[in-house]
Amino acid sequence: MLSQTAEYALRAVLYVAEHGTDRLVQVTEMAAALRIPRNYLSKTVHALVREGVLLSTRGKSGGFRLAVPADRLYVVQVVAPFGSLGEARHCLLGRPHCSDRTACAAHTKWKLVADRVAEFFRETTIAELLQGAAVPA
Amino acid sequence: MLSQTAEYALRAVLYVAEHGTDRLVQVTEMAAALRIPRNYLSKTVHALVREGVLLSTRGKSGGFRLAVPADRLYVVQVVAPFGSLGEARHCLLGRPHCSDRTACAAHTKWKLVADRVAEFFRETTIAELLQGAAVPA
DNA sequence: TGAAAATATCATATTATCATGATGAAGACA
DNA sequence: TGTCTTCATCATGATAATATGATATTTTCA
Repeated sequence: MLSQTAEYALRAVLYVAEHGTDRLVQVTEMAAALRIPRNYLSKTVHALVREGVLLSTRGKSGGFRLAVPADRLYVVQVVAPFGSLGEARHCLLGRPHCSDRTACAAHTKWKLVADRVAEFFRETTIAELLQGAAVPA
Repeated sequence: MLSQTAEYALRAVLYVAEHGTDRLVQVTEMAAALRIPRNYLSKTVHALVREGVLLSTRGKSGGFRLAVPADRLYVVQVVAPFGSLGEARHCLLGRPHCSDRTACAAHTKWKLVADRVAEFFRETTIAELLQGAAVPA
């Protein structure tokens, strides 16, 4: 459903949201805790900085924190930069244009499902996910 | 959502279901009509033969037809061989084991959505999709 | 001012997916 | 029997996603 990179991004943001309330979180720490390749994660979280999801501080005692309060940060903001979700590729059969008027074979039935998925990404916050975290990843 | 190959498979099966009621459908014809690379589609539909979704006949005047009536052929049967859907990768955060008991952060909210998706693939037939086909792809 | 710690970035390797081209094998029919 | 048509398969290439390793840059602090 999510690309590997998008999944990393989401897990990293959840980690920062959980552990970065009163300090900065370092890439090395995250990479170890989440079992994600360090430099790859570094690139990924940096992309989130550019997207305005995280803030980074360089130098000694640097690290990352959320740029937006967790209860106003939506999953789509974290995940969208790393693959088309919530947005494009709405059509199951891959047609460039597929709407109610120009519908593909699957359109009517698929739309109901796709809308649910899009809704999840659009309306679920990082804070909400954290609440469901019995055993954080 | 679907891999390119899985999407090809679904479009091909829809094509066979629509045009193959009283004749055999050839790969060359499908490839041209659906704008899919010929040899690649050939491999893909052959995989569907192995899966028991299509039947193939070789030699002159050969081709493909459905192995199962369209109203008993479910989307998951067509799509599953080409990527994990309906089945695995249920967990949004990619955990190998993620159930109600060992839940990841996203589990509770995501489950509601993922179940809908799985349900679509599991319970929608090729025949149902054909009915919705205003302008067949 | 210099060393250490941390992010930022570049170059490259690895892997999986998608695609192409050539050839083999089976069946129909003159 | 021979040839043509069609599916089946093999070998290879192209591209994108994922990952690694080395280096540059920024900041802190002794």
